[in-house]
Amino acid sequence: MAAYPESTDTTSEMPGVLHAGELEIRLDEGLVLATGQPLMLSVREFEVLVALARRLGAIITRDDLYRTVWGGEQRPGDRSVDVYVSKLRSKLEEALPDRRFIHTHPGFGYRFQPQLSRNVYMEASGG
Amino acid sequence: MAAYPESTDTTSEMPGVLHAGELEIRLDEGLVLATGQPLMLSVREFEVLVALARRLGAIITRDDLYRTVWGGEQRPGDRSVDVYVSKLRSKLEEALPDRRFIHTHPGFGYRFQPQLSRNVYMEASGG
DNA sequence: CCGCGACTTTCACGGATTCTTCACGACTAA
DNA sequence: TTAGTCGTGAAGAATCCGTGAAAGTCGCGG
Repeated sequence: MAAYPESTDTTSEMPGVLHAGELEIRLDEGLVLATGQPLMLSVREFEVLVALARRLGAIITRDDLYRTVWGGEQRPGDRSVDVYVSKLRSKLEEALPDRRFIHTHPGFGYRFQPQLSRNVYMEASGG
Repeated sequence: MAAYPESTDTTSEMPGVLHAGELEIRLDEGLVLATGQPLMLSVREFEVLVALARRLGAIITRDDLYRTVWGGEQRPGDRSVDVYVSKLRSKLEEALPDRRFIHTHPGFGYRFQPQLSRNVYMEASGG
């Protein structure tokens, strides 16, 4: 059985809206609200965000992300995913400076999960 | 009743997830959770952890570990396994200070098994 | 047709992270 | 002591990743 609802199983319910922290993602409208404020995202940016947010807490490889958003196989050396993750981060951070949403796992991929930015905490040097 | 399922069934089938104490190892994603909190492991660190956790309770030689993770035969004097076990221990202890997972059997190899740390009871006072 | 603007894709550079190996000291056994 | 094992900090090389900017695509109004 699938561990995550990656396919569109809409038998029980179709959540037209995803929530993650202060983010509200309205799938049908292509609209993202950050604490009520609408974000200006391009189509690709929105699709990347949705692909990430649909699998909250999981690591998603670049290949997987590419297949989901662009379709087809990623050519070696293609950096499209990285570029759009960067754009997305930029806009998310502008809207919610003390949250981090997209985490990089070097060698594996990206993980979407709302977290307080680390500068909120005072961690000692030993930690 | 046991507090945690200490044993991991590695014989019946290929599970997507291994459990060991408070650790959850998601094989497909390359993600490890410690009490739900994601660990940031490098690719090698993750592979070493998986190789150990798949054989919970057993002593695994360095040669065996090297073959499983690096492939091929270990050259004499190679310390890669030790180095990565050390890194892994460091990150596991940071996440779960009260647990010890990787035990050294001098002359034989390493054994992976979640155990309560003993230094919880003897921290400052020598005993 | 032409230029413009928004968006997408590709390129390139530099910084960050990881991997491998070495070196030194602690520890153990004979 | 002497030899072997093990833990781990550190250095250099290799790889991965962030991102500004150039180049390409598309639709629209004049």
